[in-house]
Amino acid sequence: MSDQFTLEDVNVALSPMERFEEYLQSKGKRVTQPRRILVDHVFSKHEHFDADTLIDELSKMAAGPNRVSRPTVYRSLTELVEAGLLRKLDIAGRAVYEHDYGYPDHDHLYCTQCQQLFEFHSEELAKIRDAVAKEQHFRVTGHKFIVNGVCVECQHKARRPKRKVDLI
Amino acid sequence: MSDQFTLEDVNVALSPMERFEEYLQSKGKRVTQPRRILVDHVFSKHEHFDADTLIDELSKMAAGPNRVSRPTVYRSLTELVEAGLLRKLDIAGRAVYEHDYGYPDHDHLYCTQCQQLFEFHSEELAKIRDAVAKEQHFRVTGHKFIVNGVCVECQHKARRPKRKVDLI
DNA sequence: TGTCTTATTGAGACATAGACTCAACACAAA
DNA sequence: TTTGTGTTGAGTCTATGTCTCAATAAGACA
Ligand SMILES: [Mn+2]
Ligand SMILES: [Mn+2]
Ligand SMILES: [Zn+2]
Ligand SMILES: [Zn+2]
Repeated sequence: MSDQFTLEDVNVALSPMERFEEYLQSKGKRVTQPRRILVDHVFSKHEHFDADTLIDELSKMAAGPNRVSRPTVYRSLTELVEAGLLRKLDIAGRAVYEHDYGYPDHDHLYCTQCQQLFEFHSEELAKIRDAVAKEQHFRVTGHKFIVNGVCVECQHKARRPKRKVDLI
Repeated sequence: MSDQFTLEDVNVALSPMERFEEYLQSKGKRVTQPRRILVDHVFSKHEHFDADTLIDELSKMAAGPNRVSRPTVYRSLTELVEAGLLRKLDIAGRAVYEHDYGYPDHDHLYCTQCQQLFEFHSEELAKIRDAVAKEQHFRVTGHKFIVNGVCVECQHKARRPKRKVDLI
């Protein structure tokens, strides 16, 4: 190991699977086939997803013996959040997951028309959060911030001239 | 009507029930007994509550013919949010409601130990929100901001010296 | 490499919040 | 009053997630 890296750099350099194995071992848990399949799949692409979609994708990825069951998907998602690999959001009452490990801090704009999520980062937000918390002697562990509204694209759609059929 | 009040002042002076009647009429809906009972009850005290609690309270308030059914409670809560009388929060995946009409804007600190909500207001928060939205040409209709952590009281509880039984 | 302990798994039942269906009912306009 | 239609409550249904438990498979150790 070169001494030009700090311990933190090394930790970030771990793959999600390696990082998860570290977590599992620290908890006396086992590195199993279903957990490996699931983590590989989840970290094969960066996007927001829900449990149901993941269950579908995994079940059509491998039928029979190598498939990952519904309970295992739910159990693993919880573990991955605990391990700090995934972040769980609540969008309009639904649970949505996304990469946390190795992905920059951010919050979301949620378009209530097309249901798309748009990411942004604000240093000031955390400052306000911490200032308010300090005032109330509240120890912060995190936050959920979602801005609701209508995205550019959907605004343009709405502005289109109405067709005859719409005017009846 | 004295001319020292603006139209807005007059609107705010409407009782929640009056405001709701206005909304119902504007939508061609009817002012019914169940809706009246529910609104009266909800606005009899200011607190955060969920659908289930409301269903319980209403059912033990009046049994038999004057009781409000579960579907009607859910339907009315949705209407009251639409009418701008109530605000719906998502706390740890659960739907929580609170007064919006006539109550000052605020956001929440959520203690993950005792599940209590603490209110605060920040002008700057809205500014950041609007600045970010403007950058992405996003039309804001609202936001959800919840700061998670541990309240003062629960911090003190945790700091108590451990009892013998805890050290075994 | 085989043995053994124990965490994990998948099938399927269960739980919970909330939405839907529909016939009886009650507003409110005429 | 009468009448048209929005509303209601009982019951059913759906979505999302959890629990139970017998069979299985990690992985520690010999
Ligand atoms: Mn994101
Ligand atoms: Mn509040
Ligand atoms: Zn959109
Ligand atoms: Zn607390």
